Amino acid sequence: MLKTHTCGELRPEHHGAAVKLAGWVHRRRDQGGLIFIDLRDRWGITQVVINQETHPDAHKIASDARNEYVLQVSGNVRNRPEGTANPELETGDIEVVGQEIVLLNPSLTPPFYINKEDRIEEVRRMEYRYLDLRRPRMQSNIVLRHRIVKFVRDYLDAKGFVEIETPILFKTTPEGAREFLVPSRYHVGKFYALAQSPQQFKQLLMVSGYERYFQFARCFRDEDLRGERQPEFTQLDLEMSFIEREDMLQLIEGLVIAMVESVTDRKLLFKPFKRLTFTEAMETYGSDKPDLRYGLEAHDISEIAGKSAFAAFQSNVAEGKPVKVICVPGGAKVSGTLLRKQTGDLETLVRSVGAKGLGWMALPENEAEEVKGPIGKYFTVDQKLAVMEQVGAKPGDLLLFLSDKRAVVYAAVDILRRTLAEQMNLTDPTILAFAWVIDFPLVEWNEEQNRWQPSHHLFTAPMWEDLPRLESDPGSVRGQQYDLVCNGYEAAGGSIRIHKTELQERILKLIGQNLEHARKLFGHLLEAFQYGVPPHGGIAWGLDRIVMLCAGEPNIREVIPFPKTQTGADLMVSAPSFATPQQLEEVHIAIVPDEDEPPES
RNA sequence: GGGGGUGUGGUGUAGCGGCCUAACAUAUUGCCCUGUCAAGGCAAAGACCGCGGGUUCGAAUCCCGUCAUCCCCGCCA
Repeated sequence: MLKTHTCGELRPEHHGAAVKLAGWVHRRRDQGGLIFIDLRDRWGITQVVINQETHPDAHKIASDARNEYVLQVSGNVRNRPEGTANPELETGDIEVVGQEIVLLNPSLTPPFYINKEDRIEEVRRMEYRYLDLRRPRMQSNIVLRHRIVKFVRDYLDAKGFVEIETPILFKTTPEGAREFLVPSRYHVGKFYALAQSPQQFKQLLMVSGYERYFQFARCFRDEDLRGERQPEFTQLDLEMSFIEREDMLQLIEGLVIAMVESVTDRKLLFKPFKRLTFTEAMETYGSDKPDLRYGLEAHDISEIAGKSAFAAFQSNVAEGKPVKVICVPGGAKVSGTLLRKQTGDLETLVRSVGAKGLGWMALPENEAEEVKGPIGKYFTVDQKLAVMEQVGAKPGDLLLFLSDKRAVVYAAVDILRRTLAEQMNLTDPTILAFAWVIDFPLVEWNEEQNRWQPSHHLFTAPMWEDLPRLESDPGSVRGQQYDLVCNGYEAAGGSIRIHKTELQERILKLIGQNLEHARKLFGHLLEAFQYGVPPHGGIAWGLDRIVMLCAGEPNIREVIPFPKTQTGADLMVSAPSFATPQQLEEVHIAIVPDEDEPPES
């Protein structure tokens, strides 16, 4: 080994020890006859001091060294002289007296700072990802990811789970995301699809009797990207036999709590996790993945508003459209001008999601003053008091009124909550607000295609007590689906599966899948299910999102070593790239250039 | 497919019609310096302002297009 210790472990008790350290020059402070080098490795930073008089050879190398040079330092540990300790550094009480220094490798001047937490242009970071990953922040993210994966593996192993790999080269699946196609060399004109998820395989493993399976599965979806979505991402995929919904919720909840508490310093807001039905989530937060770190709930005041003198509310309520209010605590404690600007901005915001307007009332701090805002005059004093009581508003609060089609109100509530929370600084990244959302509708109506479609996937079991309504009133049937949400993100989702062929065929019929067609696409699954399927269910975590939340990062690229840009490019290796004519010929592919702009070769 | 933001020495920013022959910090190079820790001091070098076109007497600055990237909507069972 070129090192006897890491750069993060030496302490006063090592005083006098002869050590060898190796790492990168984090920073160098050259005082002429005395040079200080902060030597960095994955574990930390240790100060090396080199004296020209006592060690001229070492001093020469230290003098020529620059940031990111790779050095090996031999010397003795000593307590720093009185008054020169650095409390910022874990190793700040000691230093290593550099006696011999070996230049293991020099470095070009890096394109950006490794030793500073400056915000760097994303493009530059991606081009030099290997340097970006050298930054302490990224290293701690990647190590955290490792710890999470390790914890999950150990935890599930202890619970009797078996880690099993499934193919990545799969076949096109019905429904679902757009897939990446891989041409087959042997089978002319045929393609594999990269697996969107191991869904079918994990259910087949239940048929195979493994009972408890998990895997960290790479999944591929050729859809447009977001900060929380990459074309390839990792799921913690898990499936279990002989369970009911509650068993899965308990298992995952226990795992997540233990994991967060043992590998992160994040605080769990709910323990046990909060549970919301899909309807509650939508009605109160306008979202099926609400951020529960803050309130700003929507309250349904349709009953009061319907009796107000405001014509729009009257007619909306008569048509069954809700009137909802969000109370912004202290929101009225600003000047009239500012209030009008703020509410104007919020109105623009809700218009962007289809709302026709935003009503508001600013409740005066002083009882004697009038309520400000455009709709106050349509409410009687008693009606105002009733609204205040229902939403729990206090003097000085701002009330925001929304009324529209349900879907529009939901979208508006969601965007208002997110925006207000951001403005009011209510999104503390050190808090994790995990909650279960359950009782999703099994199917939803697709306007365009004029048919029912599964809201999760077509193997999701209906709630058994809702089964009688499957054909007569499909929209009212709840699925045995569960989503784990956290801080406004969907962190995991899964369901209890259908294990009876008859039921599966009823579902297929409901969503308008021709049985013959369905058999072609996943006949293997239907057939397998005739050989003794245990009742089973599973869940899949968005591992990248969970790590992101645990690391307090704003997007998943920060916890993925080599991520892609929004257009799916890898700027470091320049992927994707053109294939050679020979490669294309082998897989029987001809490129048809775009009419307007033929690609460069 | 649509909407929005950004693009200026290596890096991070300023400049937003003429004071720009482009400023500041830091990094880089050289010299000085034995207790620094974002070390300090002195000096030097470094950008035709993403790319293409236009408007103008004059464009980093305004307009159009284009490319890259980020955020959002659609999309993502």
